[in-house]
Amino acid sequence: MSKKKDIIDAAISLFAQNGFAATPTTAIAKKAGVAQGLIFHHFVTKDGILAETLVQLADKYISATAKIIKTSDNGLDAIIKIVQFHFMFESENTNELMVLLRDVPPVMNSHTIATDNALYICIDQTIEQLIDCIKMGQEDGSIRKNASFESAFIIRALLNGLSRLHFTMPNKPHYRAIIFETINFCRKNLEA
Amino acid sequence: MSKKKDIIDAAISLFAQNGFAATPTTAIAKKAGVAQGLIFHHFVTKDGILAETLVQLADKYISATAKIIKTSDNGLDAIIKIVQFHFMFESENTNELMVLLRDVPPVMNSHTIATDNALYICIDQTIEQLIDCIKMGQEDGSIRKNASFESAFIIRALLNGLSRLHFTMPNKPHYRAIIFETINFCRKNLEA
Amino acid sequence: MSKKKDIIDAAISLFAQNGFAATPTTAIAKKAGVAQGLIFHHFVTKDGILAETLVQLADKYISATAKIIKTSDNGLDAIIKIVQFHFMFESENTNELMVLLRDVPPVMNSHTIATDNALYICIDQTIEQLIDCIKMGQEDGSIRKNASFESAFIIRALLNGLSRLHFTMPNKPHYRAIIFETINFCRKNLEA
Amino acid sequence: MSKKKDIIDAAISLFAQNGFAATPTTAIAKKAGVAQGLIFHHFVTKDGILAETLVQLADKYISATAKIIKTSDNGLDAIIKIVQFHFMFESENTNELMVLLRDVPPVMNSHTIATDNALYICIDQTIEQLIDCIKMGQEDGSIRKNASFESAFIIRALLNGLSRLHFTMPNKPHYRAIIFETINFCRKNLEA
DNA sequence: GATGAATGAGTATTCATTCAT
DNA sequence: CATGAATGAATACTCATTCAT
Repeated sequence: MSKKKDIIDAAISLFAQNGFAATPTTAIAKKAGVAQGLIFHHFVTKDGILAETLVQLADKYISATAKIIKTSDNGLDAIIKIVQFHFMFESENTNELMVLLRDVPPVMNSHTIATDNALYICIDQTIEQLIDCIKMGQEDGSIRKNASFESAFIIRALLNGLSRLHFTMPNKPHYRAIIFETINFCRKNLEA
Repeated sequence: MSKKKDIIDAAISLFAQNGFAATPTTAIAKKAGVAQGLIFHHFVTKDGILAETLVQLADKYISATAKIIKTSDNGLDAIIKIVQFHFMFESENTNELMVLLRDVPPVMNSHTIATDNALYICIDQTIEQLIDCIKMGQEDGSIRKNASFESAFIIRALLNGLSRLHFTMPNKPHYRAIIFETINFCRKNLEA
Repeated sequence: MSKKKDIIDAAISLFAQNGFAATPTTAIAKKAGVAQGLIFHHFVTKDGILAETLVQLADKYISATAKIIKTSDNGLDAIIKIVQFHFMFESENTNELMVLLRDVPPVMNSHTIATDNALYICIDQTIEQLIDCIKMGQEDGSIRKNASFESAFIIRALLNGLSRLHFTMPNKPHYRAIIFETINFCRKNLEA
Repeated sequence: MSKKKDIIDAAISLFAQNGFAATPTTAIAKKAGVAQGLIFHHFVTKDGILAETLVQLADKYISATAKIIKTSDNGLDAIIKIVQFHFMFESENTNELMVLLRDVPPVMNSHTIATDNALYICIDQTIEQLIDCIKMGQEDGSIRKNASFESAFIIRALLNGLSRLHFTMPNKPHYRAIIFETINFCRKNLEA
């Protein structure tokens, strides 16, 4: 199990640095200190490495946010905590998330059905979760009645877009201020 | 000039469908109905096709938004018009924008200096433009005084994120409603 | 001993279907329901599986024809019984014979000395046996005096060629009629 | 066109020596004095080399035998001339025929549909031609009335089997005598 | 401008075989 | 006897790029 882990670690780090397409499996094997053949013994294809890692990553994200929702005081509180969690998750899984947002293409095509499907379902789920939060908030009075479910889509797009832009210009913005503003942004738009 | 145009059209359409890395120049030549060699006669490298198209695209975007800013009544008005323009631009340049948001990697690395630099400067510029709008708005009273410049970063991230998510799930959301909500979103956060 | 048998059965069936070269040992192990390593524990090399099976097969064939010769009334009778036996053998060992006729290359080369030598000796022996029959027949008066020993070569070629063609077009010819004709063919050419 | 020819020549000679599976495309390129990529530029796959060569070979064979049939005095004469032609063809196309009889597997499988189909149709055609000859001979009185069409299948099997056995033991038999005997063989079985 | 043959480095993947357990 | 992780050499095929015509 240890060598399989080594391969994943090496792969993610290289994918994050150079991109999936520009990372040969030889480089992964070398960095992981294993024979190239072992990669295919464990993952069958190069895509397989991505698949396994990213699906795990997505599961981690979703189960965490699901937990947040359960333990939050009300709908608005849940959304704000999810936003905060997103930034924490980004800082703790920078490489993995960079790979996810860069290398999983935004349009599904034939080759990559298995992996992508799993991931797209995850994205769907994160949106569904936000919709649930809005419903909750409208029932418990923390979110205003006329807040639309499209807000869920908007918040998801905002979080993804921010992470992507952050990778693009890592040292540009005062990221702490941005986190703060993002929360304000959500609150102003949803608060009852 | 006609054949060069054919190449660009074929390339963009294939890049949008399958991604830049997964599109061989043979496929482009075939779809464009020209010999493979002609591509390199016109663009020198494969990257050259991307570069030429996307830099043009970015220029078109920025000069349009610059014009909007000049002709707007006030800062808030400018921002809202820019947002509206973004969605119109997206629908009129779907393929090109898909390529831009998918294939221009969010982190610069050695290979892609020339192209990317130009494009990153563009992204910077769009953010600068939004910052200018906020300043304007604060002076002309349309935007509240304590609105931070980070809002510019947030709006940019939101627009990019929305377009990317839209490509991912093209038939999912009521996109008209989302456009409407997005404008509200901006207005609520900036309005004086 | 049971697992070794499972491996041989799986291998022969796969070799017959897809050819020796196109059958990986992983596939054999999977079909046999054993670990890949066990194959090499029992047979040392992949060739070893072929060798063991086919040498057994050839021995079975030759000892059977040798017995036929001993118990036949005369030389011509022996040849006709050998021909009949060949077709019976073919129907009872279809897969094995298909492998023999497909995958044992008709020209010896360095790699395959051990296996092939054994098999080529077998082919030689079957020809020698037919020559013996012709000699016998000429002595006992069942075969005409001027029948040449080349007939032995021809009969061997015919039997091999028929089996190979039969595999190629399994449902094409009225094979019963062909068996009948083949016997006639031999009889007409040898009969005193 | 010259380099394409070089590739075919190199390939056939290596296939004949070592077999299709044991001949890497690098070796072909080296022997042909071209870049490896050129092979795939011209033939798309390694199989493609076989396909193109062997289909040409089969066409050559069939059109020659078709011509023989047209210009023969009668049915029996045609068959005997076809048999003679086969041996001449074998000696002039030893390498190619060795590849055909060794490397085109006797059972069709999924991978090789295109090539094989074309070749199996050719084998069919050679049998059909022999059947036509038998019909002709029965009409013109050169072949006996009760000669069955299965004889065509038998003659085809015999010729293929002889060539294959000849490759296996090239210096063994007195091949001239065998040719002579084979013709006798056919004559005795068909003659009116 | 236009063609397409030719190049050659790069790369995912296969697979027989070994070996520690 | 039995497993399956691990190896590493081999190999078909891809593809951007060059260049003679």
